[in-house]
Amino acid sequence: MSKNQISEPKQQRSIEKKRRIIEAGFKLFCEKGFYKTNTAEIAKEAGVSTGIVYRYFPDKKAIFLECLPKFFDAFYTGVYLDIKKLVPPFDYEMMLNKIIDSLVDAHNYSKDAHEEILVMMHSDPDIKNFFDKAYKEMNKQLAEVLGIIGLNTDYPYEKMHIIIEMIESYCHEVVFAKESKLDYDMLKKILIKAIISIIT
Amino acid sequence: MSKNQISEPKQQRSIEKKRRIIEAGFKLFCEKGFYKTNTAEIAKEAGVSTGIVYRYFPDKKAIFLECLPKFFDAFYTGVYLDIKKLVPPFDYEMMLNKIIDSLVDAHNYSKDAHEEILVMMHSDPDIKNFFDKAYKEMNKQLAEVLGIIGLNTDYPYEKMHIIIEMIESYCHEVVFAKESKLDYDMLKKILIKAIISIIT
Amino acid sequence: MSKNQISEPKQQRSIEKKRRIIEAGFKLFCEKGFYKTNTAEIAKEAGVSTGIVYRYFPDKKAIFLECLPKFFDAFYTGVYLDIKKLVPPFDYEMMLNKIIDSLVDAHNYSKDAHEEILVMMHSDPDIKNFFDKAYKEMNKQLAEVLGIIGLNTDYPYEKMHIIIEMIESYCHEVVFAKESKLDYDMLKKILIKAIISIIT
Amino acid sequence: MSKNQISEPKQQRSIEKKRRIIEAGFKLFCEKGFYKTNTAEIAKEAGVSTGIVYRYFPDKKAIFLECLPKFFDAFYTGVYLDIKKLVPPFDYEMMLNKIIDSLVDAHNYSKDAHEEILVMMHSDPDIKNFFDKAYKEMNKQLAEVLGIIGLNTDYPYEKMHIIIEMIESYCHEVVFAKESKLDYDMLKKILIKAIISIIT
DNA sequence: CATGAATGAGCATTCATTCAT
DNA sequence: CATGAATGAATGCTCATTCAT
Repeated sequence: MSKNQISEPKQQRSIEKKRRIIEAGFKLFCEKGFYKTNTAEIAKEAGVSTGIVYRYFPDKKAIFLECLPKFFDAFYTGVYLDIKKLVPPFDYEMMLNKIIDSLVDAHNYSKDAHEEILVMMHSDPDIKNFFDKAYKEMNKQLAEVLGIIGLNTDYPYEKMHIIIEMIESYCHEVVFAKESKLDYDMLKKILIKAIISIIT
Repeated sequence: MSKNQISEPKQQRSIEKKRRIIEAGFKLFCEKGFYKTNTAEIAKEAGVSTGIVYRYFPDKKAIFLECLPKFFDAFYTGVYLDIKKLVPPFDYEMMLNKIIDSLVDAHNYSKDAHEEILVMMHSDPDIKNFFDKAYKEMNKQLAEVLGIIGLNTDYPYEKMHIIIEMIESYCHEVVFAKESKLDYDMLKKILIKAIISIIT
Repeated sequence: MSKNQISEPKQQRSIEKKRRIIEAGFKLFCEKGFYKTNTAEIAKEAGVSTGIVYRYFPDKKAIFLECLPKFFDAFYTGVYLDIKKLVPPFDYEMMLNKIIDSLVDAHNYSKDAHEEILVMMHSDPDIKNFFDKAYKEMNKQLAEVLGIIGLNTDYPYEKMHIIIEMIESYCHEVVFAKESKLDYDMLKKILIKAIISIIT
Repeated sequence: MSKNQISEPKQQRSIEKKRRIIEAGFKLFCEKGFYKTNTAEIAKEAGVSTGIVYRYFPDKKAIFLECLPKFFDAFYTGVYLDIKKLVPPFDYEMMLNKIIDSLVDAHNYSKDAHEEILVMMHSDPDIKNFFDKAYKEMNKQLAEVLGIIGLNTDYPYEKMHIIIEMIESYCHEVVFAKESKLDYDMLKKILIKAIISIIT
């Protein structure tokens, strides 16, 4: 009856298979981007037939969509992990140093994927929607951290947005070496100083 | 013998036609990205035949490559224009306000292209190379502006790098509305304050 | 990783399909030559889609390559068949008459292909290589026949080479009528007499 | 008025230009074959514009057609030259040796062209027609030589046809080395002996 | 007459998606 | 459920031929 034959797998075997397809897609999208990755490769990498892919996903884009959390995690998860371990008295400079370093690691882990997604965010509303929501949630949580660590400031969301973007830019620079002549240690010092000037 | 039939057009007609192809490519790449734009469309948009495209460009990627200066200009040119008009005494806040506003305008002009390029920078060395050089040159020029306006600071390149990226991020946010709940005027105020704290 | 998706079909269905593609290619290459035959036509003639052709063959030339044995057989197989039936006492004239007639038939069966291949032999090393080997093998086998039928001569390979070429030329003449005024029966008589003079 | 704008050039300049196009076509057809040679290349090689080619020739094939005499000459002219020098008493073996050697030279001069033409003879009636006529004329002249040198035999055309083809095959073998293991000197001896047996 | 830019039909090849088994 | 062979529309690129200058 229904044209939509996509099954949300309940069986353990199926769940595992779907996971493998996402994993394979994630890997290949990271390595070669969305357009240069074809479904046959994904199936092969996942160790399944090409046909089975279409039982779990309506089309190629859907695979990509389900990789998004993995991408987001790859980019930002480091922050949460480190922040949870924070205890007073807070040494802002040391804290930021740690966070920034762990984010640089995260960026190194999945370089190319990062950029690919930026494009797709703009050509595809679903992708944009996912990232907007995930980003907003992260921003909210981090903004709350400002209060937790005793910084009850005005406009915490705006400030945190700027801070996240600054750190993000720094990570990019380090990972992709846009401009190789820069002194990265000094860059980080200036960055941290600017961040502290924003939150205090 | 020589397979390379690409002619660097010297005639006015040819220059004009090549320009039209680049213009058409630029437009379509902006709207739909590199992979979703096909050569037939570019030719049609440029008002030429598909064949003639290959008299001026060895392949599709070459068209994209020649669009890069347009992309770069679209992103950053506003800065130069406004900075040239600066005269003392310098009101940093007003200056930055002007520069930021003109960059937001520039970003609005060619939204999608911006992001597409980020991906291609990583899948294609030629593209990365172009942008790295252009960015470095811009950074250098802007860093020199710091001296011109009486701010003889240490590490001008590092500072200017951070500033450019901060402004770039702000423009992105405004243009692409990553997080619609933010107060953009306040965002700009915080941004400007942070920039001034960096350069003074 | 592996770009090579060409499957050597083991299933009966696949083998049959590949055979049909080769058959279709052979037919069309014979009729119109390699360059004037396009893959869509081959697919249509074989009753398959254009895409499936590329599951069995990496490219158009590969189809041609796999037709080569058919071409060679078409040209020469008649000889083997008739020679196997020979029994003493050997009437050389009658024997040669039979062989020549069956080779003329073989030539008539795939006229144009014959010539096309000659060109490709020189523009393509793979094709040359195949034919050189096949020809050498045939020459060897036929040279051995000389001994079998009681003609233990010197230089059997050289003699057989000349004989094969003489017969080949005769077949060509009959099939393609290079010179329509010739008396073909007399031509054959002279030919046979010359051959006998060589081997006795 | 007339659709046919092809001009038979009467001016010296034009004749020279047409000659250069034929020369260029001949050279390139020899090197790469008809299908892999394009008109732009021919024009470039001839030092003329692509457009001018179509003033002298209705299409690409016509250029090829006008190269045919050059091909034919390249293959066979050596024979005439040597035969003219013959004086009695005739040493058939020495005569044939000379003729064969000069034909091998002729074959070496334009290897590939030779083969290409064989294909086109069959896909194109004009080409076939030209070669048939030229061949017949040559055969006739050579057959007459049989009489001149005192060999008033029956069926001179048939005999000469077989002889020409035998020599042609020998040249082919030497030039293209179909079967590298053969003893070419012995091959020639056997060949000459067979020819003499035919004409005496 | 000459030029070479322009045309556009044609072709080899790819790949997301479907479906017979 | 699973397979992977099959489909065929789509695309980058070529080149014989035309035509404005």
